[in-house]
Amino acid sequence: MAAPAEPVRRGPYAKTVERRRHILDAAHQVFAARGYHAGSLREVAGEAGISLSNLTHHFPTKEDLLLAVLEQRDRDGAAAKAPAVGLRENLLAQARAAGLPESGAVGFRDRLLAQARANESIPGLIALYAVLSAESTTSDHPGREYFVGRFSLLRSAYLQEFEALREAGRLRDGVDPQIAASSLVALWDGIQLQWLLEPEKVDVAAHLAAFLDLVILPQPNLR
Amino acid sequence: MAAPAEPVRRGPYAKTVERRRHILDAAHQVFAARGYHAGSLREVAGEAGISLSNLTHHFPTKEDLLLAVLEQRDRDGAAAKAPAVGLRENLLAQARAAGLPESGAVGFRDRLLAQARANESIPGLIALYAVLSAESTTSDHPGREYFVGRFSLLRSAYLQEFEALREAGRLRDGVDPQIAASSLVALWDGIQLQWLLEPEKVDVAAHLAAFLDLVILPQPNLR
DNA sequence: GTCTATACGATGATAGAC
DNA sequence: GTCTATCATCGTATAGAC
Repeated sequence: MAAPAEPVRRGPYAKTVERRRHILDAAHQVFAARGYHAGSLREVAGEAGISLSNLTHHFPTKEDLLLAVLEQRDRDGAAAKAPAVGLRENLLAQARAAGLPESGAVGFRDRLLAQARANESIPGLIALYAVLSAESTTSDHPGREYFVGRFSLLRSAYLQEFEALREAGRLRDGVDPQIAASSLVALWDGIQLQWLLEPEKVDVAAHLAAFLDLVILPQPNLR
Repeated sequence: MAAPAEPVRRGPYAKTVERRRHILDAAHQVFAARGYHAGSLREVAGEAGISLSNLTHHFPTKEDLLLAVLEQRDRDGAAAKAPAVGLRENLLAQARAAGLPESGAVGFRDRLLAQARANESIPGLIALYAVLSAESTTSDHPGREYFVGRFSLLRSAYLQEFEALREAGRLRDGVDPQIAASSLVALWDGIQLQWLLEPEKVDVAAHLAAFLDLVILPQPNLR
């Protein structure tokens, strides 16, 4: 999954990129508030102050627009400092920006739980990701490639963390870092879904903490 | 969540229930193949060999039809013997039908993993549940109550199992049965999602087994 | 009760003029 | 690039036959 970063801009069409960014902001707002299916292109166009056809000129299909929103979010999240604007991809970026080593036992648990709690303030966006990731599994969905890459990125990021913990002797015996990494991603997604349905009854951070306490040893494992 | 079992049939309209069942089968097939949004009512009507108006006569809205499909599935699953036709609700029903105690350490792990492997044969249906459960989190979705009840049922079923394990001294110290139960549901949902995206790279049963091995002790914990 | 025919408003998408 | 106009399809509603 080699990321081509940014589509080529053939000339100094600064106005176009600005317009696109403006549209993406409007679309992000509409999708987060109403969801993907409930939010219409006409509403996005109205929010952006342009016509529907002008919108579809920049983004031919609704799904193209959606994917552009998601990718824009990833770029913003990677560059941002506050955890609230990111979801999970920027955990590593945050560590890097803070001058910490990219992986390692120090702070992994704290950073993860902080991100989990920050997510509680953006239930609309969490729900959007939940719906989209599930929808993307259906045949030939255009968002499929995005979510395959997203899950792959998350798994490898957590894999780094768990391997660093193992080298520090802080991984419980018998725990496979690979399984632990994908399980952490899965647990997070799943418990967020339950939280979305019953926010007052489910504590996402508590579940993640319990899982990490099962996998990570408080003291180095001397053998 | 008191279940009123079956809507009242005022008279001996056997033809109506038969027709409804026929429609539900067609709708189930269409939704599982195309998803909820992509599958249209006209396609369901065509599949069932009836007119669109006749379809909407029996099920006024698309969401009514969907909920009826889900409930029909639950009834079938509870009455069926093969695990392949059920998802997870029928774990207890299976144990009951097999003459086993409803909860207890014996066979819980095996039954769970068998169900996980059986689910691999029905990816379309797993994807449907994944999409619907995520969609139901959006505001005032008619499927919301169903999935709230479904998650509640699953959690309490697993809670019974983990509490029985704890009484048998086979639960790891520090493990909260409540957290373990909701975590198991969450892990299952989440890892199934990753499996739907990359079936060849993700082993659902292996992840569930690894989690249970973390929580459940192979030998009674003598203290 | 059961079924059909027809039509309405909204949606995503397209074609062509300026 | 931006617009107006138009299209097929969607879920839904209504009127009425047997």
